[in-house]
Amino acid sequence: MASTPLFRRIDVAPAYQKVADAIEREIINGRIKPGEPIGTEQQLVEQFGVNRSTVREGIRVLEEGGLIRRDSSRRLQACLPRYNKLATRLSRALILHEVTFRELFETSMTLEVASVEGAVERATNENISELADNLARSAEVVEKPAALAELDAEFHVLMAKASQNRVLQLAREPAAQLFFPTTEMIVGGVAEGGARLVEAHRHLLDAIRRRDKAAGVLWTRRHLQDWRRGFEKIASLDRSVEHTYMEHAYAARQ
Amino acid sequence: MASTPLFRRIDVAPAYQKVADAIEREIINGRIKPGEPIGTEQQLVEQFGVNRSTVREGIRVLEEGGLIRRDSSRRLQACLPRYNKLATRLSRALILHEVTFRELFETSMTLEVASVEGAVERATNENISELADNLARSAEVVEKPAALAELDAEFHVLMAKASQNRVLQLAREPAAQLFFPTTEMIVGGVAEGGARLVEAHRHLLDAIRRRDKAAGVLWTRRHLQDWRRGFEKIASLDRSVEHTYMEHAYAARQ
DNA sequence: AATCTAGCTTTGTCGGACAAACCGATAAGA
DNA sequence: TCTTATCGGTTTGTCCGACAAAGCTAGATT
Repeated sequence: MASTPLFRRIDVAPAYQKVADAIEREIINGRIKPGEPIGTEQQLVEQFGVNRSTVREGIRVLEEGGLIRRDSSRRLQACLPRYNKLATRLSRALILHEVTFRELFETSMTLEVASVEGAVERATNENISELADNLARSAEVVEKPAALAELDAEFHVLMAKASQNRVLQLAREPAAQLFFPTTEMIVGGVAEGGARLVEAHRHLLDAIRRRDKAAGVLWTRRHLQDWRRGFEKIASLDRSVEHTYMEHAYAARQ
Repeated sequence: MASTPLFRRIDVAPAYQKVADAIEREIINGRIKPGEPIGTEQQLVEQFGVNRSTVREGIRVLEEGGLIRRDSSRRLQACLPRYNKLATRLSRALILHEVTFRELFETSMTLEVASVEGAVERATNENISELADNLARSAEVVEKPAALAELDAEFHVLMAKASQNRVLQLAREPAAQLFFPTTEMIVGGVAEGGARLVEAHRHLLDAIRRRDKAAGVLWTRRHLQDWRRGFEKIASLDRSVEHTYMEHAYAARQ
């Protein structure tokens, strides 16, 4: 057993980290609200009593974490971390861990089903009209794999949004970012692929309109199974989401 | 339609960002493998032809992103981003977006069910013995809410691990980090709360052993419904995961 | 051979400097 | 009068040089 400690553990965190932590605390605690300015670098230098280089290193940490950003004039302000940016990091992590498409597929199935269930229960009229708008645009590009794939990804984002569950929105994002870019390859490689995709979306939207959960789940399953069948024609589910594919998705995002 | 551009979009990214991007590319592409050294700051200064301050800012970006870390002697090396670290960031984002416990509960229900289904299908003997070990330790501290809550969180992490699905492991982590800290409050506030929790874990482990998916799902549902009932005794599901709670969870993690 | 010590390296921090971009306000032009 | 040009004053991005502390290395000592 440890004897009662005589001294507190002394803090050896480097200064830039302390700067970052201090600012982070203020934002997390709500003392600095999203959108409010943090102050100039010079002001931070004076407040913390450290060098500007040190302040700048701390700022980089927070900037990368999405807690602060620079507005149009490059001044610092607090902000709400965007799911999307963080999800990109996570997707990258998944790549490096060499996850397989099977893992991606299984998890996406779970999350998309949950997503549609939520949407059926709680979609607002605005959500529905966004989905309808997406569907209309999809129907127009049914023969263009690249455009259709992009709209497909958007459709599923909109459905997650319609679920009114932000935790779910966040949870599905990393997998979706890796999952949906393959849609283009699949739609392009399967006869009637585009038509089947739009058809599935149409039934999904219909299910949401009619508040028919069973139909929503059914068509989500079919939709993803279609993806899976298409995918297995061009690659193995058990291959890892490779670096090569990563480069592809990566270049497209830039 | 846009006319064919005469000039390429000129690159205005600041130097530290380019440094970060360049190193990131090497890691993502696998030219630098996790564990391999990046080189000293001085070497990077020479290679990139920029000042050390600039290099250091770039390094901070990557460090925060989890792509590089400093080993025991503070030398830079590439590394696999830890889910846990990234998930912490996501949890923080969820807090700032003021998500409610209802959203957290709903999503966790989905993910934990998926998790147990995977575990029933694919748990290895090692997974099972880890779970058994956790269960044994839990039984010993059934009357100590803090210790039991920690073991509960670990149990669910182990179950996700047993699912052999790393995407799922990652997806459930952010919600779990916010969800499970409340267990302590709940177990402490409900008579027989600890006993019910251990009982549920026992049935879950048993279901995994017998490869009985229905039982696994059933007991996961019961387990989480227990949490929900306990939670509703002390707070409303529709209140946001507040800053005050955040501070609590935050302080405990440090 | 094991240990100690001195020197070299590397990181974390500091101070100061300067060009470029940005802001605000004033002056010049239609 | 409304727009445009100009001109300081700020602020950021980058650079240079410096130094203490901690780690590493290799020779010196026991």
